[in-house]
Amino acid sequence: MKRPGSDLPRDAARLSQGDLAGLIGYRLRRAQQELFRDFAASIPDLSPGRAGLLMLIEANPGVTQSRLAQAMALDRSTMVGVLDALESRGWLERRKGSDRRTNGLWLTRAGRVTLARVKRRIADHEMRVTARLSSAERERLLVLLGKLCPE
Amino acid sequence: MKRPGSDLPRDAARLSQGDLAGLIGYRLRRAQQELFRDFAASIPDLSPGRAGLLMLIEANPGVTQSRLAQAMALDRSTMVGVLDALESRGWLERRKGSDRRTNGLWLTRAGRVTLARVKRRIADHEMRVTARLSSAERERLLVLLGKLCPE
DNA sequence: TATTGTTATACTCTATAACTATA
DNA sequence: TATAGTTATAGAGTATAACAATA
Repeated sequence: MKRPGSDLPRDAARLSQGDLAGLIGYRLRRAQQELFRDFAASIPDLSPGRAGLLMLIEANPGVTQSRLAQAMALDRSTMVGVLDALESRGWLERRKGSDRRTNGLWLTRAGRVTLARVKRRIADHEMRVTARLSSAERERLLVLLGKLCPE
Repeated sequence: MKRPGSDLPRDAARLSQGDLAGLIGYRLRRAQQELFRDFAASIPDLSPGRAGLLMLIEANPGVTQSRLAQAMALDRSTMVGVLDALESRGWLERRKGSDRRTNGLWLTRAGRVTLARVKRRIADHEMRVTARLSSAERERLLVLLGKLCPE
């Protein structure tokens, strides 16, 4: 994705932020917007959410769709299409569980290979977007964000 | 918006987070997801982005659409529909500028009244979602997020 | 009865490309 | 030529409601 507004003149005076600057919600949204753009530009294979899903399946082989949905705070109907896409790319497979209502999820060999590569790129991406933070600040930010959204 | 997965059993063991827990990008996305849900539930009139737009116009009366788009890191074509919606609700008006290519944006009386109410609700929302943070931590988080996404 | 996965459907937010009026 | 606003179109990500199979 191109950076929006990159075709606009850059000389205009800065807008006043008004009451916006002091809002955590605003800063959070803008920061996430920035990170998302950098992620998309450097890891075109996969969105942040999809990559997270693969990591979660890797860490919890055999997890069911509903449990995964719950862990990612998504509806289980949303999960179906997402998993369809990852499965059709050959990165994961569904296997019927002993409770025959459920599907267990496993990464395929190709999925593990792809994920390993993606993880290296994510590490680069993280370093790039947090370049203005010291490593102590980075740690601190992680803790504060964790407090904002427990679990 | 309902909290997704709220109809799922809550007793299952917690999933391992794997490598996810250490990623700023992941924490940021999840935190923003949480905040967005609380915002939507407590301020149904307006999305966070729309509310931010009104605040920016309030702080910069007469701003043009393109400058506003640039300040919010949105494409100017995206701005058109958003402003159409806010204008049709009677909260802002476009006035032709002296450069007749441009529209200047102003809040209407109704827009100012609505925004004042919305701002009070946003203040409540911010307090609620940052309830687990001390005021020093809240300040610190604001600074760190600002470093992540300068301007 | 309750849960899992699924389908059909719709909504929000956003972008790209091409157009027009103006500068 | 370049910029501002606009339109048509498309894509990603998400939700709700209803359904069949299974527990």
